[in-house]
Amino acid sequence: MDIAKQLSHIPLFQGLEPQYLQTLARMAIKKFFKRGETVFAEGDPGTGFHIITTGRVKVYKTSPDGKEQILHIMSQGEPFGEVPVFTGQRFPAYADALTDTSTLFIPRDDFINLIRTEPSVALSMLSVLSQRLKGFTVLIEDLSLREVPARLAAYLLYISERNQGADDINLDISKTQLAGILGTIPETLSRILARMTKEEIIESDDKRHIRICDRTAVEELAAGQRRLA
Amino acid sequence: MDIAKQLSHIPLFQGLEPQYLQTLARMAIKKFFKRGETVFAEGDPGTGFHIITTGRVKVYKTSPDGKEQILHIMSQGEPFGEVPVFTGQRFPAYADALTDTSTLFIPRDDFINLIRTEPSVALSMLSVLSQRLKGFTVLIEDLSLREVPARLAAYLLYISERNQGADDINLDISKTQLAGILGTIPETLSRILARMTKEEIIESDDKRHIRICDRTAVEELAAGQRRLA
DNA sequence: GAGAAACCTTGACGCAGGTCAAAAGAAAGT
DNA sequence: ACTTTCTTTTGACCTGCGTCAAGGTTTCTC
Repeated sequence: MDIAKQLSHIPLFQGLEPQYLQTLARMAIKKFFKRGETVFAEGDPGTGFHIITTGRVKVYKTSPDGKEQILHIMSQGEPFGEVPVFTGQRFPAYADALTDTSTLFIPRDDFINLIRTEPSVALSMLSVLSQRLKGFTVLIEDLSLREVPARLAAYLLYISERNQGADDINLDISKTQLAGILGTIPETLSRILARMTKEEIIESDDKRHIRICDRTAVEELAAGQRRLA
Repeated sequence: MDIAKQLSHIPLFQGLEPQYLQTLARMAIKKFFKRGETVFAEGDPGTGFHIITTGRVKVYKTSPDGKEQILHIMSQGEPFGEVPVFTGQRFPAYADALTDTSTLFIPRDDFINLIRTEPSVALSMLSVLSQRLKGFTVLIEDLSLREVPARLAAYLLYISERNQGADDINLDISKTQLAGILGTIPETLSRILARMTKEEIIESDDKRHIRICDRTAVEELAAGQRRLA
């Protein structure tokens, strides 16, 4: 398939002139990672960044004893691993393929040259990094200032909103991974889901399906105005 | 004082041609904030960003019940509040002046125009935001995966390194603020300092002075290889 | 399709660290 | 200088959530 065509659908390169898409397409290198494979490890030198064409990737940190905190789960069209491109340092986190994943790898030096000639790419990238900073401030707030039930409630509302406010939520990740996103462990998540079910705030019959029964209660939980019994 | 001259000392604008420094100087607006005054609040619209000329500013999040998590403490020469410039959204956090503070305020639209014509500014800003993302990954790791003694030990080593590895550390913030940076509360910080003193890892006679007595122990604490009794 | 591996749930238990209270010392404002 | 406000410390207490263990279920893998 035509790489330039693929690139034209990436939000990061929206509105880029066709000639520059061709330039990008020439510098891009197709890569493939099997489910579970490492894309990069913390401390690796960063010689460029990836854009996902198919599949999903988790970006995460680990503690010495194996607990992990997920920073992002990246899907089709999203770039990741850009930080070392601009700091000139090493990757600050790990990235593993969650499913079989294809990426386009954009080498650092080529990309920086593109930015020098095409400021719209720079502005797009500044927007991407700023969005990500904003996302991190929310995660930091969650970890530092809110309890797990509030984080879970906020996450449910976020997913619901992404689906036009539907009450039925289909997780596209395992509950173990959801625990990793929320900064907790599967046991704790399981217990909190059980408590929310008992209080008839949600239903969670199926494996990866959760239904919001009492949206007001979920909103109050997320806002910290309500606590589970 | 000449604004262009001030700007030329800011890392963000290193290497910028004098003509563009003049352009920046013309767009910059001098602002002043008294100690304790709010620079911006979470949710305010972001029409530009600040660069500190004198003083110090804390950027932080709060919980409904008043606990706060400090994201950054910014000093002379550092820019802050850039995120809404590139996302077009609102400020994701609060910023208060810790001391009487002067800033140069750079309006959003002017700055974006500058970036369009001067890619080196874009690259500098990308570098700043990437550094900040990296800093946030460390904070997230700390909050999620490490305990307070480890975070404190890492902070002490960080300050020591910034002072050419000196064992004597002079905090330029209060211990209450240090607790806010570490994601804990003053009582907990006080107790941990007392335990570290009892184990002769540090001395903390004076108010804002801490001396590292056993650097190896501090390093092991920071690495999670050692625990306080 | 059988065995292995990963996922999910529930129970008992422990502890890091937060809450509340109180008191002494330092700093800021008038 | 005097008052008010903020900072720091210490003690008693409590709780959210992580650890360990163990069982059942689903999902890969060959």
